Amino acid sequence: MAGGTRSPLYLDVAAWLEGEIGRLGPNSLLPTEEQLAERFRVSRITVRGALDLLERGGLVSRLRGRGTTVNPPKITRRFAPLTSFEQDLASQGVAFVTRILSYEPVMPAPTAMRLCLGLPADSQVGCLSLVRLVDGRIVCHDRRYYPAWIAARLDPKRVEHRDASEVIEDLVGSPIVESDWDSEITPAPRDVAAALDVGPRTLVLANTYTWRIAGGTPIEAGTISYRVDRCKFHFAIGFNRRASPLAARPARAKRTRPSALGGAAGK
Amino acid sequence: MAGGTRSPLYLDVAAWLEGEIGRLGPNSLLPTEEQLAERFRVSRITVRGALDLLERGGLVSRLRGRGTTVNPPKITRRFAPLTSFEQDLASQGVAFVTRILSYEPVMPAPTAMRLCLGLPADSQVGCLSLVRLVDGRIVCHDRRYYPAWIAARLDPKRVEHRDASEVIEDLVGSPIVESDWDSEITPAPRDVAAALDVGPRTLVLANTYTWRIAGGTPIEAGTISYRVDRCKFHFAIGFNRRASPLAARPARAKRTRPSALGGAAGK
DNA sequence: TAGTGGTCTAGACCACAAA
DNA sequence: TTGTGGTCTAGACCACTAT
Repeated sequence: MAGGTRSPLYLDVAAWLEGEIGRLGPNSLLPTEEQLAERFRVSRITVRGALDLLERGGLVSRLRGRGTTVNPPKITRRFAPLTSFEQDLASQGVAFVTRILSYEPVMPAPTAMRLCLGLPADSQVGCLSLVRLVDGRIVCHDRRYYPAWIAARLDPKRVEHRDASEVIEDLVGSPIVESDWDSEITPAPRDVAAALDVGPRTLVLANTYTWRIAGGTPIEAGTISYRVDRCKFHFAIGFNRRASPLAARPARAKRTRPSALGGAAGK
Repeated sequence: MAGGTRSPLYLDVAAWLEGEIGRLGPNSLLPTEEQLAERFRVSRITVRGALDLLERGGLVSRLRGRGTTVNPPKITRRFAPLTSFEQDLASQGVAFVTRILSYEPVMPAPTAMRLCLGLPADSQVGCLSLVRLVDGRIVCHDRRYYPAWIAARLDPKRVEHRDASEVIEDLVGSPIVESDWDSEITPAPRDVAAALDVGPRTLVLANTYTWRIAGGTPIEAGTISYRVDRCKFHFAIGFNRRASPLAARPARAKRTRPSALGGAAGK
C-alpha cells in the first residue's frame, strides 16, 4: 500500500524544513520562499506547497511582508473534566489576556442560538464577542449569547478580568452544572477569521455550546472557535462519576494503589 | 480589519460552488476544474484554490480520474459521556464496518505508548491496526497497543464484530473505568494518510488515549485518527449528575485567584 | 523604499479511475 | 483510451510589513 509511487517534491521540502524548524527556536525566521525555491531548485509554488503543509500543522506562521516564522508549542486546552477557559489556563500556570471585541445588549436571537437557549421565536438576546491571547497570540474567539434578562444586567467589562462563567453565575444566582457542545473542524467564517487574524482558508475548531443551571435551564450559549494551529486539547473522563479520577492519578505512577477508585461503574 | 480589501477571486468561486453543492445532492459530480475555470474566466489554479477550501471544510471529495463529488453529511461521534465507537454509533442507529488492517502480537513498544501503558523500557507490546467505515466510507483509523500479557491472548478477529473494549474487558476480567486522551488536529502521517485514503495535506483529528481499569492500571493505549471532513463531535458533561444542586466544582480547586492570571509562567 | 507572502496566469506532464 | 485531479514550471502584480 505504501511506498509505491515517488514522493512529491513538496514533501521532501517540507521534511527538510521540519528538521530546520527543530534546529531553530520558536519565532525564528525561515528563508524566504524565493530562497528556498532556489536552494531546492524548484518553483516557488512547490515551496509554497511545503510551507502550506507546515502551516496547516501549526509549525509555522506566514505573514505578508514579514516572512515565515517558527511557531512556539501549542497550548493545551483541557475540556474534561469540565472547566472554564480561565480556570483551565490558570491551573496550568499559563498567563492569558481577554480582549472584549464588542457587546450588543439587545439584538434579535440567531435561530440556532435561540434554540439552544430554549427561547420563543422573535426573542431578543445579548451578544458578547471576545478573543483570548496567550503570549500576545490570539488562540480563540468567543461569541456568547445570553437571554435578555441576563444580558440587561451584564457588565461586559467585568468579563475582561474575571471568569466569565462566574460572572454569569453571580448574576443568575445559581451555578452552572452542565454543558454540552458540538465540535467541528471547519474553515473560519469571514468574521471569525478576521477576529482570529487568520486567512479564509484556515481551519478552526468550532465549539457550539450550551450552559445550563440545575433543572436544565439554559443560561448561555454560543460558539468558541479555537485556532488549531495554536491549541491542542485534553480530556480525562471516568465511567464512575463519584470521585474525581484526576485527583487520584499522579502523573505516571506505576503500580500505586489509589484505593479510592474501586467503585462500581454501571454498564 | 474587516471589509477593507477586495475579496480574492477564489472566494467568489467557492461561494458559488457552495450554493451549487446545496442544490445538488450528496455524491453528485461537480464540473471539472477546467470547466469551472472556463465558466468563471479564471485560471485552473484559482479554481483549485476554491475547491481546496471546500475540501478542507468537508463539503467535497476530489479523486484523480473521477472528479469532484459532493459529500454526504458528516457523522457525529459522541465522546462524552464516555462511550466506545461501537456503542456510540449503534446507539445512533448508524451502521458501520470494522476492517482489521494488521495485528502484530509482539513488537517493541514505541516510547510514547510505553509511557502511556506504564511499562518499563524495552517492553514488548501488541499492536492492532484497523479502520471503520460508515456507508462504505472510511471515517477513522485506530492503532491500538496492548501490554504483552494481553496481546498474547487477544484474537484480533473478534474485534471485527464485537465491541473492542468489551473484548479487552473480557480478557482482563475488569471493566474499563476511565480514559484520558490528547486531541490534536494535524496533517496525517504517511501511514495514517494511506490507511484513511487521504492525501498528505489532509488534516485529521488525532486522539492519543489511554484506558485504565479500576486501580489506575492502564490496559490499552493508542491513537485514533478521525477524518475531520467526515466527522463532527459531540460532548455532554455535567458538573454533578445526581440530585444535589450544589455538589462540587472540580475536586478542591474551587477558589481560583484571579490575581494569578497576570503573572507567572512566562515562557 | 525594499522585501515579503498572497494571489493569479497559461501553460505542461503524470498517475489514476472509469468506460 | 479518455479524462480527471495532482504536481510543477516560470513568470507577474499586488497588499502588507518593516525600515
